[in-house]
Amino acid sequence: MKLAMNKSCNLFKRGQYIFHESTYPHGLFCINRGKIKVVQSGETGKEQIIRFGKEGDVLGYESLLSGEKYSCSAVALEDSSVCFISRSFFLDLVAHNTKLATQLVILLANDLRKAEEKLTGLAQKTVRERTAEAILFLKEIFGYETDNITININISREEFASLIGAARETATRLLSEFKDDGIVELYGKKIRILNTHKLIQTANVRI
Amino acid sequence: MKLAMNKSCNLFKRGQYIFHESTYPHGLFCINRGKIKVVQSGETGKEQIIRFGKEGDVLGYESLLSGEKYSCSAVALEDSSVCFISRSFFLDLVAHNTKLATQLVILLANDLRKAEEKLTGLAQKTVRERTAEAILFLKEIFGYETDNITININISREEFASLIGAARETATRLLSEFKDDGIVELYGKKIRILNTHKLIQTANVRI
DNA sequence: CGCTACCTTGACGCGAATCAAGCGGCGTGG
DNA sequence: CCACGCCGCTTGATTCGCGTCAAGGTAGCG
Repeated sequence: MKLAMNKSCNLFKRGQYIFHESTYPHGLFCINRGKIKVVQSGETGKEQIIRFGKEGDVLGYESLLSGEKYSCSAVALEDSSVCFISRSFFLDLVAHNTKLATQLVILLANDLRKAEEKLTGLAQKTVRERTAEAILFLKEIFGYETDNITININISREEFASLIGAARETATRLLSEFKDDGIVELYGKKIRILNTHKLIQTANVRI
Repeated sequence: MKLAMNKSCNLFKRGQYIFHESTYPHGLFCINRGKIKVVQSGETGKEQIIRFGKEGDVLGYESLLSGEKYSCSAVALEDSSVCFISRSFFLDLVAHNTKLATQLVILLANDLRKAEEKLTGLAQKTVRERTAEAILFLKEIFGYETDNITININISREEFASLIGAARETATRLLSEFKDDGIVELYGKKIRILNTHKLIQTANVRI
């Protein structure tokens, strides 16, 4: 396959940047192994988590396709192996492969829908609701470890806070409230879900 | 042109729905004349404004392309004329027209970027900052009337509040604060910008 | 072993939501 | 043509969620 000749794999350690906001894309990235976060920094420099990526996910296609600078940065959440596919090769591929183009469109349309839903949630839900929602979201994305209750992701309080759009202290507080209520267990950077039902309830219901 | 045979125009009065959230799309809509808002309702039924549309804008392509239900509704902000293009015709067109497909991708990628930026702003900015930002945004989208200061849109306080993600009362208060500060003038549902510079300042700076 | 980075917990204050009351414009009907 | 009622807006009072500040605590790492 031609792809093999046009890709190159790189290792990124936790915290390393795969690409940087407001630089121009030269190609796109495919996560071979590992987990990453896509973040955007606000005017004050505080970072907001936009999306996560895991094995098999592709990064940076939106900016590559629109020809703009990256609006986000991608950072490795754990040591990861990421392939790079050059811009020209990819665009060539898209131009000659209608099916691929269609899939890209679907990908983008879904991303957009998710972003819009997140927007509505952020505007209308309380931090408590968003916290519950975020835990369920993490489970959805990363799944469980072999014990079937521990979410398969290491996430710092800082990161969790930036996911739900809240201050770090608030994230800490709410997570330990959830712990006190027997909804979750906390093991350092791991979260174990004890009561999914209650979590769903907390995420949706208002008052 | 074939298009003429496959489109039909309809008139919508202010407040009328062009399409409804969680129904399936049968085609897409092109705004001939008028203005619309794209809204999403949260769990509690409170509506969140996702986007605006004006003459020449196309609506509903994201759901049509991804094949999902509409995640939003579109509502006429003023009496509008909207064309309908059938699903099959459009998909056919896209399949045989690479340039169109490319443009769609760019459109989607840009929408996505905007949504992500809005997300970060919503999470990190105060309501005051978002209010200023929203006024500038409205100016950007709808432009001025012939007097060169009045933004060319009728928007209720309720709608403005749902644009900035705040309560109606808060929107009222902030707008009249801005009026007291000589930044804007308010004429019913119209906003006149008196001091763009101060508006930009209020939108960005924190502390 | 101590340093640093990150987390936890409490106290406090502010910003914004909610509640409540009154206003004003507008359409309707008498 | 005016009175009435409705709807959306304004403004004030009150409440409360959450951010910020501050003071330790803990764990990982050189």
